[in-house]
Amino acid sequence: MMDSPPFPESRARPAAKDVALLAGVSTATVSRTLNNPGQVDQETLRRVRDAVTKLRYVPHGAARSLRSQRSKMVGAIVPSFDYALYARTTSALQQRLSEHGYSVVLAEHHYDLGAELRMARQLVQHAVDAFVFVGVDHDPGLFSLLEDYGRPYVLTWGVDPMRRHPSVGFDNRAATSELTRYLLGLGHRRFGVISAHLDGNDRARERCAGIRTALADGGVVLEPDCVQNARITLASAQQAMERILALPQRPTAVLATNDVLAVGAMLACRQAGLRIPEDMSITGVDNTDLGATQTPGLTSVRTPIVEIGHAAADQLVARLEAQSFSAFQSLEFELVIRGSTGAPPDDT
Amino acid sequence: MMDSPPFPESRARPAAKDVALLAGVSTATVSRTLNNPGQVDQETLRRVRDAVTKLRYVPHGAARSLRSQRSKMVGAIVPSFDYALYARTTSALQQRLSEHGYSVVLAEHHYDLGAELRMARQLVQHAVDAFVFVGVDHDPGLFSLLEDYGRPYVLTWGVDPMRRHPSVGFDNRAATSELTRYLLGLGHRRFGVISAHLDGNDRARERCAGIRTALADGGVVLEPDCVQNARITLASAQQAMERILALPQRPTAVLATNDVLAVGAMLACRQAGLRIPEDMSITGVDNTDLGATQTPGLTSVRTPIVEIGHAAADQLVARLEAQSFSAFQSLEFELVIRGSTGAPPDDT
DNA sequence: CGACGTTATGTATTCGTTTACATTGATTGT
DNA sequence: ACAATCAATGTAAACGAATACATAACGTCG
Repeated sequence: MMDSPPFPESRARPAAKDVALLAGVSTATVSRTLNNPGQVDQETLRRVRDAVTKLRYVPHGAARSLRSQRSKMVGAIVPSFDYALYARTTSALQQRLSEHGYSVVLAEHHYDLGAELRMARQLVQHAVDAFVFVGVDHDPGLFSLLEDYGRPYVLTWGVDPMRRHPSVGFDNRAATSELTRYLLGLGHRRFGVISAHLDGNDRARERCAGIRTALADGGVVLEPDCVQNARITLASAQQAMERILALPQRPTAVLATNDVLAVGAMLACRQAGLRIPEDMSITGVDNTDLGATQTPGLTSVRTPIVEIGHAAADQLVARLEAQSFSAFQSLEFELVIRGSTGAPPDDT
Repeated sequence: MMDSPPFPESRARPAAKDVALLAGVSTATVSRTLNNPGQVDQETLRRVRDAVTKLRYVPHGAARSLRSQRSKMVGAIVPSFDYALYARTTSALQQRLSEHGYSVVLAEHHYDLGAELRMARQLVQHAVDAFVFVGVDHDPGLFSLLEDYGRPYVLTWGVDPMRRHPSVGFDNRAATSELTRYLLGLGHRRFGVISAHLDGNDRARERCAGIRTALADGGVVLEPDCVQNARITLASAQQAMERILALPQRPTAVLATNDVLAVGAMLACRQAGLRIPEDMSITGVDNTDLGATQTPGLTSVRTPIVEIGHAAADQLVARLEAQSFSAFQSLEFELVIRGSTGAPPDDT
């Protein structure tokens, strides 16, 4: 009977010492070749690199991050991927980070800030170097965790008004204000609002606030009944709109705090036989394909979806490599007017 | 002058030995408490756990995976997040995996199988335990890499016909065949196809094949000019449709291999003043909100978007925990008929 | 009553890197 | 020609947990 396997050590993963042996150097030189090639002689460099490719050597990430306390991984914790938006921002983030050799670890918290904290804790445990979060409101425990473990982070999709936490976003409030002023300019005086639930969602809160202040400035009062909350799904938004349509004094324009909600509202109007924009004007936010392809096209605000991802990546890379960076970035947005908005009906 | 910092070791991350010290045990017992509580005495268990919470101890993931060769991370390498589909599947995957304590590391390859291999290599380096890929076609080097490093993996969105690689998906070919037979049944005889580029995209190839075989079975020939490729964006699909509309013998029905392409085609029709479905029938695949909310609604095939994510997660967890699993799963799809399809115009 | 399990715990090695420090020649300035 | 400097490399000690093995305490059974 034979004990030794037919192909001895055929499956053994090569380690730095194997490379060192083949190249005739020490493991220290192998490490330097990979991380600080400047300190190594040209000729040695070549020999080591040859050995690396010959053995198909791949450094062991866990060992590396154990010793160097850096994992080259960035955690992205987003509310949800169901709304395509955060998926696209994360995509942009991932692309830019991978250009610098970083990977993205993903987690969703489904608008539960407690869950967010738990996931962050789990990722800290996985030695994630830095974090990206969505929104400016978070569990205080989150910030102390990050501080305790010295992990840089950046908040996205909003700008911290207190400038306490690095953030990359845009002025959600100004975006909806502009939209509201535009509708006021068209002559609307009775408004409805469909908003995402406000708990743990500062973007929704800001967007609502933008509407309220612009209306107040225009001397228009917003009836409490005219403000409906919904989950960010077409069906839920549709129901919210049905509640608004059932009101005795029906609004002539409905502002939704994002495009999904707006399209849900459009569905409800279609079902109720209302014409858009003749009977009802509707606006969204984020300028997604979903809204743009409706008939008529949805008036919305183009938000810096990819730009946020890129800027967040750039900022984190700069911080991790100890370069200078701008901690607070407010990016541009832009009103996009399409067919879903028009003058209010005459008969009212 | 004072050398020692004002708050000595205040920032030091607690390690297992600190917990051990506080609980009056050895680090081995701390480790056992966390990983094999069964071997530890009740009273000791309590003391250690108290110490853990008191110190807010979080085990060091890198150290753990260095020693145990397991990182509790799963790599998901998808073509792109721009098409919301893969985002939703990944979301489902992440949710299910996190229930079992696994995290998801994300990467996109943008339909470049060489890039896919490189990203996989990078993730192997990060000690990722297992992998999820989209589609059944991959660089041969990918499979040898996975084999070399003994990493379990599962292919998704298709089922490997050779049954060589574990896969969870559905029969893409059957899905478009069914759609095609339905259109044939409506009386259509001249067809157009808008497909994603076929390189490195077996889903698109299968979907095209399904159309071709069903047409052949129905005795209908598909003119080469009537098959147009496009990138998976509205604009690109719109252009492809414009090319089809410019043909001398214009088709009466166009099958797109996914909903984004189909909606792009609808846009082109609207712009050309064609009525849907009276002048042109259009179908998609995947049954997304984008298609469902068009006017008229897009006829499509409901594909098992979330189910795939869940099943892939379940399979990997089972394999990582050495439980039994079914390696080849073909999930259900379902024709969803809406207003974008109808009988062909009489005058032709 | 002593050999033998059992159970709970400690000791000490190991995982594969990075890196502070030591060492070796070679080069330069005086 | 000799000390001082420098560039290139080696040596060996971490990093923080998991775990094989050793050990101790405590029945149990023939």
